[in-house]
Amino acid sequence: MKIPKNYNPKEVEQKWQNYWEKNKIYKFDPKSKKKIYSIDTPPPTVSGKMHLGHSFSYSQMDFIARFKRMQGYNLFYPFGTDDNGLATERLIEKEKKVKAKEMSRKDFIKLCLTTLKTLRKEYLRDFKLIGLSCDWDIFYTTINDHCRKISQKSFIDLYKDKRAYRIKSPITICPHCNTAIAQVETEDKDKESTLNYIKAKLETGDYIIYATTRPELLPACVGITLDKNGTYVRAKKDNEIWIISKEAFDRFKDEWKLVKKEEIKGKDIVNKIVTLPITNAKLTLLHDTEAKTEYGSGIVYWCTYGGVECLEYLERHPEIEPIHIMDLSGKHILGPYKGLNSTEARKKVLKDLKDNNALVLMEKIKHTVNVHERCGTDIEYVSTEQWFIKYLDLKNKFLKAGGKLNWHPDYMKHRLYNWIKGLKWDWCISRQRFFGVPFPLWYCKSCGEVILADEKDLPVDPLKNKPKKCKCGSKEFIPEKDVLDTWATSSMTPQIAASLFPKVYDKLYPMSLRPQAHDIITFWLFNTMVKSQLHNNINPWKDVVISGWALDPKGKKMSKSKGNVIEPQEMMGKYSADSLRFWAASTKLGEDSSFQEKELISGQKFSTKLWNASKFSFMHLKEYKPKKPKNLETIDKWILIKLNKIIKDSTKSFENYEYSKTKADVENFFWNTFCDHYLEIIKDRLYNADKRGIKGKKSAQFTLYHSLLAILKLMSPIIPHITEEIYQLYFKKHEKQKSIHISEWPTQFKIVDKKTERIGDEFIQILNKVRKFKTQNKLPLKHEITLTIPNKNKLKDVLEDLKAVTKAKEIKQGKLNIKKL
RNA sequence: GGGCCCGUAGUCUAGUGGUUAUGACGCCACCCUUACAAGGUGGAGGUCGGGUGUUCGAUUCACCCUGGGCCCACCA
Repeated sequence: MKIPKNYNPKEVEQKWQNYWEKNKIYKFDPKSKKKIYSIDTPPPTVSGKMHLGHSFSYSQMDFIARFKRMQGYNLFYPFGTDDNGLATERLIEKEKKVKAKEMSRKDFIKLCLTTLKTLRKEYLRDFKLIGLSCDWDIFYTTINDHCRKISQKSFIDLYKDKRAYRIKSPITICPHCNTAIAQVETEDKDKESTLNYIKAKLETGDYIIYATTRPELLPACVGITLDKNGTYVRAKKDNEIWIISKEAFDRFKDEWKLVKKEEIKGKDIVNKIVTLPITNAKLTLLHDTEAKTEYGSGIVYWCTYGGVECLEYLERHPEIEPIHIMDLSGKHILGPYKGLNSTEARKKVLKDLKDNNALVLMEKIKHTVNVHERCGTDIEYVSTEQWFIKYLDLKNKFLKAGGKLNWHPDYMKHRLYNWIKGLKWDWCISRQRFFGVPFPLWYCKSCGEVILADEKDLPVDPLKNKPKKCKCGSKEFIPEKDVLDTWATSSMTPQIAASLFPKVYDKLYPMSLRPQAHDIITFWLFNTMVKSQLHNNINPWKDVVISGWALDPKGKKMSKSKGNVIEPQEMMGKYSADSLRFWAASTKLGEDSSFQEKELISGQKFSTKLWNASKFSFMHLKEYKPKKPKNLETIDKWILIKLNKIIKDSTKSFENYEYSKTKADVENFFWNTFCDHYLEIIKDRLYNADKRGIKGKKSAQFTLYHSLLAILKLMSPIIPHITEEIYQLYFKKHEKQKSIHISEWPTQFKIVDKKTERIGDEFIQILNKVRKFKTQNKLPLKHEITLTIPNKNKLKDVLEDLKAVTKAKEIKQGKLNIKKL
């Protein structure tokens, strides 16, 4: 077989990707008796293009998959896409330049489904390009019938278990997207705002001053509080008496021209009636534990709902009735600002307050607000009917379950613990959106009962389908229009994938491994664990491996808005998929990596070196017969001993999911020990068999064959394309497997000679000294010398090799000495 | 404010309670050696973020400080 002079990754990578897919190299065999290793592959959200972070973490998971497959496992390695929910709606709106709100639900869903068909295909191609060894026939999308059915069944089971419940409750909503959103869908944004100091009249005739960033919620004010043990000041301002905390007085006395009349305690004015400006609503001034004298004016007002703190206030004072002022669109539904949203109402209320002489000061502040991560809109808290999964009572159970997972790296478990401990709300699973899995239920029009879909009819769409009748006899129903939160479905990927093979379901679930990146521990990992625990009382997987993030060259998160996005497609085009994977393998599991384009050169160079070393090897293996010679030369045994160590260490590293260690060890062994030393040593025996004897050549050939094959196999999980190409070019005709990726993982050679390693090591030391001597004397490495060595007798079996590789005319016994000729 | 992770040469990175701190890119010098100049050999480059402590000995362990990242909470 003629081997091309240069390696062409573009052609070769495509060729083998096609071959693997066509020959179903990575096919899961449900009938096989081999032990199953199952991977709960993350279904990426279809978002147009695979990004660099994907190629980073999916490569890392693929290293493990390929290793396990070669170890002899029957690999269950599916691939799915997550393509419903808000993210998908946004994508379709952008791609098709439409607005979901302005279309009929039916048309929008239809558009989503048809558009996704094309997008999904293009998106999947990206993942195939990096050489993922998934069984692409095991495929699901979280919006298909199979997933809808499982998701709806899950809901029905949880409802029957009294875990799913519907309640009118304050929930975070996005006024822009018109939907409820979960805790995890929000992010922080630093904004400039004003802390507004507002005057309200007390029944005594004095005025209290309260401070707020949400003045527009005045019509929804449900409490004004202070600290009963705090010190406040009655101060004269023109003809009025103002009451603020002592700290506030000290801060503002000059600016506001206040004259202190007396100091009082908060309790002196508790229970007095306050009249609010504009609305003239009357409230009782109360004590509250959260009112602190040092912030603002020391007097707090609470609304429905200014934020979490207002929710908590109402929890502390259950006797107070909330005033629901907003609907899902974020607009006021009552009061003087009816029809306006928060921004509009705020502008207007501030003007009105000013006109009423009630606005004392607008203090500029910077504060952090919660915004919807998908659109950047400030979130609001609104009370609406939503479906929840009850789980706050199970925090301890989840903590225990989390601890039972084998975390790699171990410390990542703290992120889950931290999250569980901080949970405050049950899981809100309803979304007022369109493209998602529908709730499988209706409400009876006459008695209001919840009517669940029949399990045998799943999946259902309550807007299209109808139940037979209600228990009360009524045949009129109101369908639930809401859809399930996308995580309610994607949290079932282990069950979704496993149930594609019902006969071996029990062997697939719980899965062996969940690989994912660290940013979604708190939702995807946590939610999946929750579902598995709620339904089956078990963990969904045994092991968890957590990948880091690919960051930009400066170590910052990549984002379109920052313009620092690096496209993996471009990098693969410029270098190769193997180079990109080689880079992904150079970072420890869990560690973030800032991407430096020059690092792809390392992978490229490694490929070139591997190619050239193979080219050399095959030149000398033309007439090779796979038969072990009776006696191996000492140096050949030496390299096999070194190889054994690498095989042992690599296997162990891989078993601990430390692929980066395997990669580094093999890389070093190959380049240094194998190429720079071993290949140079055996050249003479291979080229000059007439002088050195055929036995020496056969020994070298045998060793060369097996060590190169082992190196290829050890590296094949990391760089699958070039290793396959080299395997196919030569090794395949001697080996039984039609792909290196389903060949056996290398095992150690049986070599018992203990002295050999020391002899070889001493040999290398002498060789290094000779090379140094030649370089320092500016001689070419082939320059001939006379060599004197201290242990000539010990090295008697390798003297011919030593002579050849050092170009020594003669080797003498004595103190180490090198002389040029 | 809380949790977790990280800080090692110009850049990226390995690593360990103990001789001279690993490798790669880049840099310098030499070598066209029958696989490979996209190579080989040799070299320069580091107060292992700063401080304190534990120890015979700390880059490694503990504490504090500082810078960065991610997650969470958050001030009316």
